[in-house]
Amino acid sequence: MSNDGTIVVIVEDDPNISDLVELYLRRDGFRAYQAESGERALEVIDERNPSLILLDVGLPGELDGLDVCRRVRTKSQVPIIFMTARDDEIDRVLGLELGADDYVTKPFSPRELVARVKAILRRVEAPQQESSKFELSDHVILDSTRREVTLNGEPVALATREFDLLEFLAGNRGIALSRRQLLDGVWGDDWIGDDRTVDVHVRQLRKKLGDDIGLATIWGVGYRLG
Amino acid sequence: MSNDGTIVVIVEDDPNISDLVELYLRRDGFRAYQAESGERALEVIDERNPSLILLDVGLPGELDGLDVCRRVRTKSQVPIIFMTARDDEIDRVLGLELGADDYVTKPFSPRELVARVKAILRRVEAPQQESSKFELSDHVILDSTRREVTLNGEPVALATREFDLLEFLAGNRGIALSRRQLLDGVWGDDWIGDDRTVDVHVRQLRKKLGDDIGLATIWGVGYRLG
DNA sequence: TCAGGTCATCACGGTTTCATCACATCTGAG
DNA sequence: CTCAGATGTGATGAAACCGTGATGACCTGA
Repeated sequence: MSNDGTIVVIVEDDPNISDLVELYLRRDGFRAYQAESGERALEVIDERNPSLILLDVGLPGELDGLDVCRRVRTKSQVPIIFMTARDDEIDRVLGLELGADDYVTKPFSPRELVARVKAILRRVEAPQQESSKFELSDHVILDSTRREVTLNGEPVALATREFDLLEFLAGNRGIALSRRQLLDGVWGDDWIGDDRTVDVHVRQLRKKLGDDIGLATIWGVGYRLG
Repeated sequence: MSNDGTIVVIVEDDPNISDLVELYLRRDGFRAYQAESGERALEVIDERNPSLILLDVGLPGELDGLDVCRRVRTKSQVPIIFMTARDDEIDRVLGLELGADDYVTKPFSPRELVARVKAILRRVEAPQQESSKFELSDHVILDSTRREVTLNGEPVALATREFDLLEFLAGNRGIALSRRQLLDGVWGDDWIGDDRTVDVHVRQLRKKLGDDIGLATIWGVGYRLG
């Protein structure tokens, strides 16, 4: 399995622990980022849009781990693994019912933690992309809830159809879609019209966002993103 | 969440433990079945076709938990949660790499176990997209959904007919197909044309992908992949 | 009403595909 | 070994397909 580029955020106030965990994650090809407090965690998570979060329950300050979990859960279904020092069961089950996907109790071994991370990600890898943000390339980010596409951080003016088309493609990333499928998904099943219409909008997207978004033409079939 | 009818098999030789777990699972609406040995486990799993398996590592008899896991994995991707008494880490990681999805260490609380079961099932419920990948050789992989063939990781530019032909052959791997069968499957039953057309496309495939994909000529008949 | 933007459609031209042909090479039965 | 039939291979012209600029209908807000 290749973890290259998979982003993990570590929320932990003890730098000894977080540094160690980061080291092991990076050794396995993950991109890991630290946050030392609950407040900082929310910022980093928003910024990095990680595929998984490692979350210390006993954070100092206003927001503890459970608070962070709740806040994150309002916006996304990203997997969360709790790290806890207190061994009582209430915390564990509570954590799980809160939407945590696993937990480890301190002291834990970094190797075990990494194994857990992989196990969870293996499950999640299904196209469950619930997060509203899609990284289409290094430069292009699509935000469904904001209904905005940014190129190098700058918002790009996309027409309604253009955005809908890109969003649909992003939601089916890696899947070759026929013009008919795209029309059904974006224009609606009952749409009657020329298949070639898709082409024109694809062209606009490529023109506005550049060719590096990876919107490939599948000859004789349709298009595929990613 | 409704667990009604979700089937769980408990593989555990200690009836005290398995009865307790079964009780808690049934309280939560699961349908739970027990197996007291590795041999029996395989029978019950085959019979009940569970959505999840709870598996004791330290089973007595010929087949221990790890053996059962391996055997099950040859046939299905059903989630497995290991129950283990030995607390050493090796077992844990080993278990995870074997394809286990989680584990608990004895003694565990039934409530915790049920919470884990739910957490795993929540993950699995996601509409698991079929991988649709064919490994044609060590170097060549065909991905149907992406409609892409990679040679040593690099995508190969295949024309529509070439891809369709290869996909059809891959879907009938190990079967010698006549030119007529290939034309019916790829070009369509109603296609009228020269049988030799197949030859030219086979040639293109061999040219682009190398001879090691194992696309054999069956003299006087047609072709066979693998 | 008008200006500006959106959007489906059209037509043209370049590119890719692909069935077929002709010839070379191979296979295996006798 | 010979030879007839089967398969491999390069070339080719036509058809299919896609990218692109233009056009006019339509909508919206000033």
